[in-house]
Amino acid sequence: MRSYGQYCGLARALDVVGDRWTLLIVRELLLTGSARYTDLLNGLPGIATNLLAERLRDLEEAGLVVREEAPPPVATALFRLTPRGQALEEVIAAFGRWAAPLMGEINPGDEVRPQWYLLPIRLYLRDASPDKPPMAIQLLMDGEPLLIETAGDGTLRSRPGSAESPDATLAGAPHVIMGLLAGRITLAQARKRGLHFRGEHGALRRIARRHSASRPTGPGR
Amino acid sequence: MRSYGQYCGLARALDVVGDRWTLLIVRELLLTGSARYTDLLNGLPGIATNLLAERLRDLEEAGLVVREEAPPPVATALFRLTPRGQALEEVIAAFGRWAAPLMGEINPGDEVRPQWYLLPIRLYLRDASPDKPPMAIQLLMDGEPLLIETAGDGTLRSRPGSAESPDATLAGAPHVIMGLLAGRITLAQARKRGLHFRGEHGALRRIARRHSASRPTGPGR
DNA sequence: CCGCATCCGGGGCGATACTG
DNA sequence: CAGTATCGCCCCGGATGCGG
Repeated sequence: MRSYGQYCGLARALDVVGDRWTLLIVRELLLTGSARYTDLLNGLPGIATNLLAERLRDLEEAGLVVREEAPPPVATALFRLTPRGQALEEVIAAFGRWAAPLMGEINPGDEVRPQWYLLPIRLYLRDASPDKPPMAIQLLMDGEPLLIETAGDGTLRSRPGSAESPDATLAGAPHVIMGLLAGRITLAQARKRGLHFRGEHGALRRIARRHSASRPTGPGR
Repeated sequence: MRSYGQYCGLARALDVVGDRWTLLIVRELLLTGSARYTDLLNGLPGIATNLLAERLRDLEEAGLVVREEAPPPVATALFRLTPRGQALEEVIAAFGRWAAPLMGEINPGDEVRPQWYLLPIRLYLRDASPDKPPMAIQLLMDGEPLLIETAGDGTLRSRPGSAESPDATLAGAPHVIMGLLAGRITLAQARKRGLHFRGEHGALRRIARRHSASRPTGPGR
């Protein structure tokens, strides 16, 4: 990208990550930890293949991404964020908070990937009872299963994957599952909107908003 | 800008403010409160006039900026951020923190505007002695004078302008003044690098870093 | 199949000139 | 002062090809 040529933090940051698609690529790498080229293509619907390759080169050159050759059984290249790249999580989190009022409805034609919810889960939700034993909630939207796990310190970890015996399992539309987790709708309302719930209700009650601003933390889920 | 077409907070945010120059325009409006078209042009060296006009239209349409007609003595249009636009300060602050390691040296050809320092001052510095009486520090870089004032709650306010009798006056190169305020260099070192200081040393000592991470808060300034 | 490179059309961007 | 108009260029998007 052409430099702004300004001695200003914002301008310098945008010189590095201001190109189209760049921050979305960082988002994908934040979600998945490490990803193959094809995984990235799948997580970035709409990107042209040459642009992805070019951005990955730029990110590598800027020291935000490293390319690793996976061992023989896989024998493919993996892309991973450096600590410097991971530090962009705060920027992306700030964008996400700002965008919250924009996330009302899914526009027709909008793409959705379940993995995109991994970031909001660990950034904006927390474990309300960190002293209780660890637990896991299995999410089944379309496509790959996601897993939420308590970290023990009040935060949540989220990753693609499955647990053998999760404390609770939620299956349904992404919008409904997230509405339930964020406390915007009750379990009963979610079930009316097609959610399948199995497991402990207590597991669900442990999920709270991090900066509970609007809704009072009381019963009602 | 072309939409990413993804139901994802980051993507939706970038749909609105991901265009080139857009966030820098928001930066200018955050700094100045309200600005004329020409002020923006001056604060955004390198932007094309048609792009500035187009971005201002887009920002107005997105509800981030309002255009006001100034009363007759001025009789010119003023641009101002809406609350929704001001909320982008957190995003810009996150970018600024991430960019801190990139701000080592001023590249040849880089433009500098004193007003760009207003944001780092109020975002990353604080009043270490909020119980003491209010004070003001006058900054004189090139161009327009800047003013730092204590807000009484431990935060600092910063704006373009002059005080009649500031508690301290700092005149010199932007880089030197900011290094001194952030505690990266001592007053003696700053003086060697051309800084002119007048006033109370105590005023200077009241300025501290907000999230003092690396340097222990001790004497040494 | 994976990880690109190449080619091409269209539009966003940059620079300058011009105008009410 | 506050933009609009114009023009060239390069970035981007989409499709296809191609070596490992």
